[in-house]
Amino acid sequence: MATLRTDGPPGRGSEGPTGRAASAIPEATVARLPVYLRALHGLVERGIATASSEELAVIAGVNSAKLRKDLSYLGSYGTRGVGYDVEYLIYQISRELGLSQDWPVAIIGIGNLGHALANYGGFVSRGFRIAALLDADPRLSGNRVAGLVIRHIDELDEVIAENGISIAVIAVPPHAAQEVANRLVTAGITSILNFAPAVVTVPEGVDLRKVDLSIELQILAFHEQRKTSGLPRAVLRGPRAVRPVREDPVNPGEFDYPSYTADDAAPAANARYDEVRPA
Amino acid sequence: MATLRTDGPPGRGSEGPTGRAASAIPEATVARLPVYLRALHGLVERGIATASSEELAVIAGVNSAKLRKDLSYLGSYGTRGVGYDVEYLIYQISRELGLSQDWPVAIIGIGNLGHALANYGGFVSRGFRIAALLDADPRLSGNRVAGLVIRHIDELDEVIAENGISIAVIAVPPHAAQEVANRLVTAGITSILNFAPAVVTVPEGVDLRKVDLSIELQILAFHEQRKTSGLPRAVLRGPRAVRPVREDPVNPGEFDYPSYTADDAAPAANARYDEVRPA
DNA sequence: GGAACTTTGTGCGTTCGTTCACAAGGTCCT
DNA sequence: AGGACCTTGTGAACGAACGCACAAAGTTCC
Repeated sequence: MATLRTDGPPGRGSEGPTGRAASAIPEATVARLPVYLRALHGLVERGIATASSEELAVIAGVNSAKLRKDLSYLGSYGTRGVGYDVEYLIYQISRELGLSQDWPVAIIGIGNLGHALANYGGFVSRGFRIAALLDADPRLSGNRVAGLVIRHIDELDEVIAENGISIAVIAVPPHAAQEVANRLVTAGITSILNFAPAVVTVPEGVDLRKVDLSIELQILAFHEQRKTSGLPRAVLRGPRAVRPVREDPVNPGEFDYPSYTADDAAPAANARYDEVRPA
Repeated sequence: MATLRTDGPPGRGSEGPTGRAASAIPEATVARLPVYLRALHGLVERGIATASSEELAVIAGVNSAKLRKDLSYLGSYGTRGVGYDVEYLIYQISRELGLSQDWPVAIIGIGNLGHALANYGGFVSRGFRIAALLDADPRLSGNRVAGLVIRHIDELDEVIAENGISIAVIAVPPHAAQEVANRLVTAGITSILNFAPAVVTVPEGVDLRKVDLSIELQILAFHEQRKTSGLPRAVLRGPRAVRPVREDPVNPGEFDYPSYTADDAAPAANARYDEVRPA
């Protein structure tokens, strides 16, 4: 197995064996195009036919120069002195993103989240269509959710092939995520959106993006902590674990803290550190 | 109103009125710390007490030098020649992320998604606790979900104050997201996780992160498109909208395309472009 | 105690991304 | 037709992030 990739395409990587230079649209730009698209759709709803980069930028919540540069990677679709034609720009961005075709998507794992995703009409916007639901629990097989029959995961290969699916969503418990990812790759899936709170790796050539609620929350908590307590941060409510920001590593003094175990970890023995690090 | 922020903290912004230089942990590092934390929890489960940066990096799916540099921002918690003590590192990262305290979280919008989130035990990992559920639909008020009573959105201020909540999750339909965000900010919320597929802006000082399924799918579609069709991309299945990558903007020739409207947009009149741009 | 070995922590060059600022190009009004 | 005005598209400066490569620091074994 070649180098593994984890995160969303990290700067396009080494672009794999197919040594395409690609048409050089930066990854950061690609990530913003859907946002512009949404802003543009909003303008359509309001019956606005033309918008300047400044107006669009405000709606999309970005810098106008950035927006112009982003759009310039697609071509020169604006009109100087006027701005961008909304419908035309929507078409161009959609085309660039590959939304001109209809992508069939499979959802693996029809638990709480998978169920919500399947029923969440809004998430499958123009360009996507839920084509299959799969689950490992045989009791679910045959049930209908969102108008689709749930199939057993063992039928994965047939389902993928039958529907020409290349994009799959993982919504299984964390411990099953890697296994499911492996099976998806074997079945020919080349793009995976992972909702399971687990680190999943895939072979090169397969794109993997993750949506992780607890990670997002933890990032928020980090900033929140800095806001509420000043620099010498202190614990507001919760266990006593007050320590200086960077205590002398040689002599940390006494402190105790709970053993932090994973979401689904077996309850680990509560550790106590009376030394910097256990000998 | 000051400058608006949209995305997750864009490089810490101008850091707001409280001109703290912060302890200079790069945003990119903060975003990875939760991943390391998860990797470490995995090691605890497997009873592994010590790990080198290389081992950790493989599990977390990152470069080992990057991991070491990330950890070095927190302090010198490794042992040369040995590696990192797993439990100790968990403690340090947790502390840095502010997970030593228990963050009460409110979920706004108990539809399909909100329901799933409330029941999704795994998402509220150590450090977080769902403290309140709110919805605008009065018929839901009083219902119990995940052991909590749903309250009406009009009670927001009291609920926030009662529970000392500073982090909220938006899981309402897109058209209501901005309104909800405004009310949250007014109620004193300073960190928001937005699940609604809508661009939301908040005043400076409030952190906003978004989790957007359709955006992630669209990014995947972009790469997928490049994989399947070579450089001169062609539409595989779907409407005929084949055009050269960058056609001469002066004379685009004839082409027609469907009018792409927003997920929840009113069906717009199908436009037809026989010119580069409608005069 | 000392030498061989392992792994951290980081200085530095490189790449990627953002923002400024302005010339080029186009519109609109007179 | 011509000039005032507006907005795009982009060169260039800046800044953040990445990853190599290595010295420093610790461990292990003899």
